[in-house]
Amino acid sequence: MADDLPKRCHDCLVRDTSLCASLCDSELAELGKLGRKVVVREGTVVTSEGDDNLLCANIVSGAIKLLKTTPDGREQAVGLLADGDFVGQPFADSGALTAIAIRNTELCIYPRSSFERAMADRPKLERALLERTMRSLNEARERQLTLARKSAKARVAGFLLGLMRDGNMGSIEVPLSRGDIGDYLGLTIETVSRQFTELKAAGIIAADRGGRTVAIHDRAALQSLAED
Amino acid sequence: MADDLPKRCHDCLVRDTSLCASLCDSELAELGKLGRKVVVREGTVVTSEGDDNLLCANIVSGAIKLLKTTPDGREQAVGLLADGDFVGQPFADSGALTAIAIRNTELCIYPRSSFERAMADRPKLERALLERTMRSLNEARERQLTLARKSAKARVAGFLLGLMRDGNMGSIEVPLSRGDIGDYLGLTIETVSRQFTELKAAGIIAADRGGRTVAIHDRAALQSLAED
DNA sequence: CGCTGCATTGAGTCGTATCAAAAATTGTGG
DNA sequence: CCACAATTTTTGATACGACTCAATGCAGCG
Repeated sequence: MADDLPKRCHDCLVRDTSLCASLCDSELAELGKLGRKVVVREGTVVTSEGDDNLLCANIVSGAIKLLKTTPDGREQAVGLLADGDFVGQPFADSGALTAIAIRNTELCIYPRSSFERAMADRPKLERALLERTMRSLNEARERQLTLARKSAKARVAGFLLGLMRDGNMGSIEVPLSRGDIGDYLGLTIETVSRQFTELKAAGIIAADRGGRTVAIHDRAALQSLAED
Repeated sequence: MADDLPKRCHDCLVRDTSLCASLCDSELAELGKLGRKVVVREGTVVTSEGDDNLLCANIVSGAIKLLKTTPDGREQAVGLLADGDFVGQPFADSGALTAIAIRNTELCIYPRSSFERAMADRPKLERALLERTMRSLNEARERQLTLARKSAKARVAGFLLGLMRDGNMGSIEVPLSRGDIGDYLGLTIETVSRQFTELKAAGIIAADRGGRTVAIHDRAALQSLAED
């Protein structure tokens, strides 16, 4: 381990899952000097659609939703980010989104200009960002299919299955309000709620605490519902 | 100009708009050796969802639609590509899509492995791909908003405006069938047709030749419709 | 001329949005 | 710990937009 590796990097929870995983300790030491840790409270608007697309940060812990807004004010979440994900678009000149923390979130923020320089010097870093960007693109395309073609029930079922991939166990914490889920799935609060109710009635899930804790009873049924 | 620059590169229509624009002549000479031109007929399936994600190519002329398919067979176009665009995802291991030529199309195809090697050697090429990928991501997110929240009329209006950006003039050729437009906008053929009819009735556009040639009479009206 | 494929038009249905109200949950101050 | 306010979720009634199914119109072509 490099002597000058900042402590916050060495102990970092996402040392091996974030973009930083592409760097060895000595490279990380240099990048580490550029970044600073920032903690934002749930609900904080981290950056906004009108802004200059300057944000570059790793999410150390927490979660962030990316939003687009129609001229008349309706919102659509176009992505959800969690631990280890990168926020921002170095080298892009447009396409800024609104980013809002949906939990208390710890960010490791870099000034865009110095982050761009760091990438130019370190091909592995740039490669890692390219691969991440492609994954995001594939997710965004998958979501086009969902938003354009799938029924409300299929969207909710797919959403729950997506949560199980990480949170896991038969029981999962839903980290979003009904409203946030609606934004993400392109549905209204009421429709999301009704789908939860119907899934409960069918014995496929059980829920309590205002529907924030969900137990999956019949995963196979969810799978098949998610396809319609 | 480098002596060994292949003629097909020097004369290439997209020398300055494709990924190749990031390369100088001597670099292009090397990359050029790896590629080969292929002409495919309209309707050709260039690559398919099940395949191995090996395709890497520049579109020299023509147009390609990228499709995803639901388990029960419905299609959703997740992107349209035109002259100068790049098809494929070097360094990505999943996320393959179906790509179908919607006109006779000329491709400059590279083997994925050698294209990856070329990118590793040439930072400018990799940077150019990163920037393109980010643009695609931004488009995909914009489309999420459209598909999730906008009315049929707004989608069709927005689609026509998008065509004007490139094809231009008051009059534009619609390069897609009603069915293809429906796939792209997440609508049925009938709904697309009805929207065209209503736009004609309102005097905002005029169309003939089975609706394949469209004249925009009131661009401002289209703009405002595209926002609902 | 009669195919064949695509676009248009029409009638009816279904799913989700909308509007409105009740119920459950969370948070706050006494 | 309880009472009360604020927020979120659930439930209900209704409306509307897009889909579905079906028929007709129109062009290109053998």
